[in-house]
Amino acid sequence: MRGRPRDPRVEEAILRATLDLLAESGYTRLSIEAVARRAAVSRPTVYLRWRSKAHLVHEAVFPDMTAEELPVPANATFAEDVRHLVDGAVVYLSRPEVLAATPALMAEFADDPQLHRLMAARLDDRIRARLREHVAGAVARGEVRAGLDADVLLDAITGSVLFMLLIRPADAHRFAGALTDLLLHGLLTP
Amino acid sequence: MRGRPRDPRVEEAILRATLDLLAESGYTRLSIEAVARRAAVSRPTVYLRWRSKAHLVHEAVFPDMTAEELPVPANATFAEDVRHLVDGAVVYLSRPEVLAATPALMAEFADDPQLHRLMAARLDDRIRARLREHVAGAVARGEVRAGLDADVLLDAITGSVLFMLLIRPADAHRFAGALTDLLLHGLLTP
Amino acid sequence: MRGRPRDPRVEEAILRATLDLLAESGYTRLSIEAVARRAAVSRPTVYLRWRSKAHLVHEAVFPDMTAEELPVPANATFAEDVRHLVDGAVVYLSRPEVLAATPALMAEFADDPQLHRLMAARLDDRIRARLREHVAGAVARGEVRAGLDADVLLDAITGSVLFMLLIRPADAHRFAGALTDLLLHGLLTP
Amino acid sequence: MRGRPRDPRVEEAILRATLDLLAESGYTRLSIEAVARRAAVSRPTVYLRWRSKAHLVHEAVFPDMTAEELPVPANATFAEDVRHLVDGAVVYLSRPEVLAATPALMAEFADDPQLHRLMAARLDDRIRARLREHVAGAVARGEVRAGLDADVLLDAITGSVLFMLLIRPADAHRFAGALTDLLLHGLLTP
DNA sequence: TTTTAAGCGAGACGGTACGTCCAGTCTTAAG
DNA sequence: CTTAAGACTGGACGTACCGTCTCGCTTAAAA
Repeated sequence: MRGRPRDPRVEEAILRATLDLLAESGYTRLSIEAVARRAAVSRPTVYLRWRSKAHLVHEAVFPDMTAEELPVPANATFAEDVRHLVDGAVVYLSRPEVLAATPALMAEFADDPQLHRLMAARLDDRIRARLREHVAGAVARGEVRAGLDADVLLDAITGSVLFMLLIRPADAHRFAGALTDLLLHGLLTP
Repeated sequence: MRGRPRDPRVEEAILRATLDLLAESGYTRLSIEAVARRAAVSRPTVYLRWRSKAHLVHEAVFPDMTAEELPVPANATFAEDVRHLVDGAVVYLSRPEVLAATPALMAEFADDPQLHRLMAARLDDRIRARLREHVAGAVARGEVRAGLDADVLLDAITGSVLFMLLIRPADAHRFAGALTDLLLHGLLTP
Repeated sequence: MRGRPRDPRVEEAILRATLDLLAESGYTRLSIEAVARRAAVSRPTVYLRWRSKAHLVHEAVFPDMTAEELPVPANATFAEDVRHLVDGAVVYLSRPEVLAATPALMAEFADDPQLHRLMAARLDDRIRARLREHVAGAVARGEVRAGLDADVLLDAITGSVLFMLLIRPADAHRFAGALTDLLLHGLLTP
Repeated sequence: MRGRPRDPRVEEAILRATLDLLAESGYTRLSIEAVARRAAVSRPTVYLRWRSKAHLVHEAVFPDMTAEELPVPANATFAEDVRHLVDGAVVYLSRPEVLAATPALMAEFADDPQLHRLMAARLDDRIRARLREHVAGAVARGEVRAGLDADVLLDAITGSVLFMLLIRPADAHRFAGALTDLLLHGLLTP
């Protein structure tokens, strides 16, 4: 490690400012200029760490956590697990910074394949991998229909909740239960 | 109607340019400046018709169609209908302009409640209303579990497909079938 | 002529601010940023008219005058004319804006051939052309040695005065007389 | 003398890089950053030796030579000496680094009085002092008009040549002779 | 020999300015 | 009397350098 080491307080202050501004003003109105100002840091210092607003926001909203992440609680039954997953998705995605950042970052994918890869990989490593194992266990125990694709389940949970929160947030409180039932039992009469 | 009449070709050219640029460069890189340039029109001419980039894109990507829209085909069984809905969502949301515009417009909701209302209403009037009737019929015929919320179903289909297309488009071809099965039968073993 | 016409007060204010800042802070410390601020104008508005700091300063310090320029006064004798030319050069080049701008613009020639051509041409059209005629007349009258090159004379006057003002301005008040004598009679004993 | 001694190759490399970049790109485009890069040296190392770009360039272009400098050749007649001085000025000031640096350094005088003093003193000690003696001798011998100011003569030579080289270098080859004649004999008919 | 002061490279950092792009609003002439 | 084009303010972009700083490592004279 050569050269003057980075001051960790700088990084903290920038990420903190990013989250605050995201929650206050949304993604579009967030500017690197404003983040730097709020963090009492110069603009070039921000660019020293993140190549763009999108990367900065990604880091702030989806930090590269290790194992202490929320993931896949182990309850008595897989049905309970699904219920917890859906509830967790609603809670997490409802946070103003997260709700503001997620669709915006996805909109940037077209312009920034690197961001796409980074975000997909982070989700994959953290969440999908565990859910796959979890589903495999439940299938082995006979709880879950063989052939269930864990990735499809995750997309169904995350995508449905996100879309609902964005397009008709008034229904958020009733949504989790209904979605859970749909995913567990399907819509056809038995 | 006094004064010089609007040239209808101007409107066409602007919307055409918007769709082209969306598909080519994505939402972020699309600017009203660039649209005006491509449409061989001045910037104020665009502002005369649409209040912002978001409204312009909304008009271009989700035009205010009447009844000739794709929605809710009536097949022999409701299961068939669901399958068609999912397939249709994949096809429609895969179009580059649509895929680029949708998350971006959703990201603008925070800054522009009017846009939010407009987009939600358009979806509601066109699609949700019909799906509600359709579900009611299927429930009455005993095909579908009583208590199924048509809005939840729609969010589940649209949200899941959109999320999948954005985050891991490589799986698009296998997704529709798996999602349809999950929605029809649920994930638990019968 | 379509569109909104340029506001002439904008041009005035920018040139005025440029001259003021030149005199106050010199060329290096002058920034387009500061000029815009002082002129109460936005930076892009400055760039709308001049491509660089050098071109702006050139316009401000050496405006494209027509005939009302100082040039080549017609006195009783050519010797008197030379004396006036030297005095005029001292007075003009002593002005802080001019003294600050001239060497700086010349230093930019290496980077900006267009500026070089512009500045040379402006000097040529305004001053050199007239001095050539004037010298020709004096030669015809027998006042001046045949073969005197008017351009060399101009360079000798301007260059000597400028160099002196820059390198040892303390001598400015004694310089004009000494230089005039040297140019008129030469340094050799008769 | 404690501590690690300075590596003399570092100084050399920096000055070499400075001269090269001056000749290639001119003074404005020269940056300490670029010099350091070219000399394979870190930026702080440059600042360890010179306070600014101007001082660095001054050192590179006008090094503090002692007696082996070009000045004031002693020929048979003073007229010959003048001719040599003018020719020497043309040759020296034509070198690209010198021609690029000279006006730029003069432009910095306004911001940096120390640089002004340094440069004036170096010229004074090296050249003016000798020329004064030389002129005194020629006056004593009766070759040169009494009252000739050696400093004015030096300014006339240096300033005229420099101005000509900067503003209309195309005439460089014809200039020396014409200027010499003018300085020796004056412009009036005898 | 072991200090120990300086040289040096690398990089971080707060600044300032750059030149550009775009957003919106205005002013004017054309239709 | 609206449409349409250019001028204009203003904000932000991403980059280049500046000059200073903190490190860690190297070098060689002094202790």
